[in-house]
Amino acid sequence: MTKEEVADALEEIATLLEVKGENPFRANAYRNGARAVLQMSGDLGEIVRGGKLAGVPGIGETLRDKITALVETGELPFLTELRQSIPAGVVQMLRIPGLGPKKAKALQDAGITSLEQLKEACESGTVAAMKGFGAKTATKILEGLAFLGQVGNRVRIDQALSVGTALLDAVRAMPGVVRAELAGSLRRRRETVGDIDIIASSPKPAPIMETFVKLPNVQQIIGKGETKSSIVVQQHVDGERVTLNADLRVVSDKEFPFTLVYFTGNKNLNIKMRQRAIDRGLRLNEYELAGDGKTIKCKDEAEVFAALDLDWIPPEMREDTGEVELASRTDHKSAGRLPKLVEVEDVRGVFHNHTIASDGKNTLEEMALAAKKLGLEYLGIADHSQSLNIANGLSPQRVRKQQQEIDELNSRLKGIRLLKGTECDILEDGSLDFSDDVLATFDYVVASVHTIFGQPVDVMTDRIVRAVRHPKVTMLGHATGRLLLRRDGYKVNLDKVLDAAAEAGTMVEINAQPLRLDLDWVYCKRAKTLGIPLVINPDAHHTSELEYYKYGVNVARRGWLEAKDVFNTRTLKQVLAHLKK
DNA sequence: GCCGTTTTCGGCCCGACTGTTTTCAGTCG
Repeated sequence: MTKEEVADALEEIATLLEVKGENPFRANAYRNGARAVLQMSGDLGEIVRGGKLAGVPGIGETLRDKITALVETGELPFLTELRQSIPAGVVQMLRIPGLGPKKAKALQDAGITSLEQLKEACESGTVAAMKGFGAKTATKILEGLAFLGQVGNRVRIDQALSVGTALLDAVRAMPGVVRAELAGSLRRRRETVGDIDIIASSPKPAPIMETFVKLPNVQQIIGKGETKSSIVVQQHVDGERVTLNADLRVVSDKEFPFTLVYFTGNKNLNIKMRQRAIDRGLRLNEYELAGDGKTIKCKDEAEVFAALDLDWIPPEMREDTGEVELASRTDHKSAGRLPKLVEVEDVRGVFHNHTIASDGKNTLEEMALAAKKLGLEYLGIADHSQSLNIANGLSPQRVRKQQQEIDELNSRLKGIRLLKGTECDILEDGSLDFSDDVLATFDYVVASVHTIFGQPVDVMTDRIVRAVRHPKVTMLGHATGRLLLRRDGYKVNLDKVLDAAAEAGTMVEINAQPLRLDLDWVYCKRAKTLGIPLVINPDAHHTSELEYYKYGVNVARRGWLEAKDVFNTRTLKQVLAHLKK
């Protein structure tokens, strides 16, 4: 079983325990365990066999045994029994806003065990008559059932950022608003987000609440209080309809830095921050840092962190995966140990892009000019290779022709240099789609899997490892082939792939297409520790997609990467020198 | 279920909002 599958199983146990009404801390322990597994570095099978699970924080004896069973046998009787005791319909109910484990259990106890039965029971008045429920709850459940599949689903970062930024601009333009920022997973730039969080400061919150719930794209008002309002907002982004929840909290300007800190970090980080406050005889909440009758004034986030003897942690890192320990000035008596994260401006060029020669929409020259306009020094062209007919892959003859065109353009264009690459298919057995002498004509080779996704994990892993070890391969393209919210990637043991890449000196791409964002940030951290250079590639099929590399920078930052860890922050001269080797 | 220089038992972050309630439980973040 892969890390992801083990983590899913532990998550499911947590959910089922909650619905059963078990001790919530017990359920939470499984949830923490799931997180811990996802963030382990190295091959899970090896960790288990080497007895290394024991030292992992959050994993005690029980979880160690359960994880071991999952890894070794692929199943867990404990989970199977839990599943049998709770109908799938009851678990599905948790996706309805406002319906949590307690109410789901009450419904199950009342014999309501499917979404269909729930709808009937709401309409017939059965639910409204139940203890702890009422007419409004029944109505909300019906609304929730109708919205299921729309609201509550996660949304890609590019779409959520578009909607969120529009809302943020609207809030900032409201009279009386002093400061306003995005918070939550959107500010942390997670690959997908569940809702939009906005924090604003103002001496008079009430009129802002009023205006917020009446903004043009508001489809539904979920709640409106004195300082917090919640809406469902719908907006078209690039022709696609995007629906998601948005929360606005308004506090005084004095409170703003504390609120922003609180609503940006993930849950575990907040717990850790509060614990730090407690250790210093203080109390931290979303409004203040206080204790002993005094309050500590902070004008921005950095001062809040400083008051807890911490360096300011960039939002993308606030996932509680060791950043607090690095930021601590007390534990290590030295500041400035956090990585200096790579920035969009550091990127000087990109390597994986397509033209009309294969399945792109623009010509070489159009792509080159667009790249120049973005301020890039070099643009690598990597059209598909010969066997990928569906994407009009290039034959060796067409490759030669394209390379001549590139030479011609390079002699003519100023301020941008085109590089000759290929996105060469990794064939079924791990061999490459071009012969070595054709491969030798390129400046670099991106190797990617595009076919036969259904191979067993060991076969796929061996296939990719073989390609990664090929001396002509410069970098591995989209590592798992995932499409966010649409399709899981193919099954592959990425830890083994990364080990092979480190050994062979092959780079690994961070595919910056917002639909892919693959390599996942968790594996970026591991790649960095293995010393593997990462490459942020937009995989652009259109001039407008070149700028996607900014989403790749987000992933890199979440993966703690600095400019020196990212190959395409190097100058053209450095890149050419490296590729010649 | 995890964890420990106050602890091997008894805690585990905490506040806003809603709806169902006469003072609070559940949900959410």
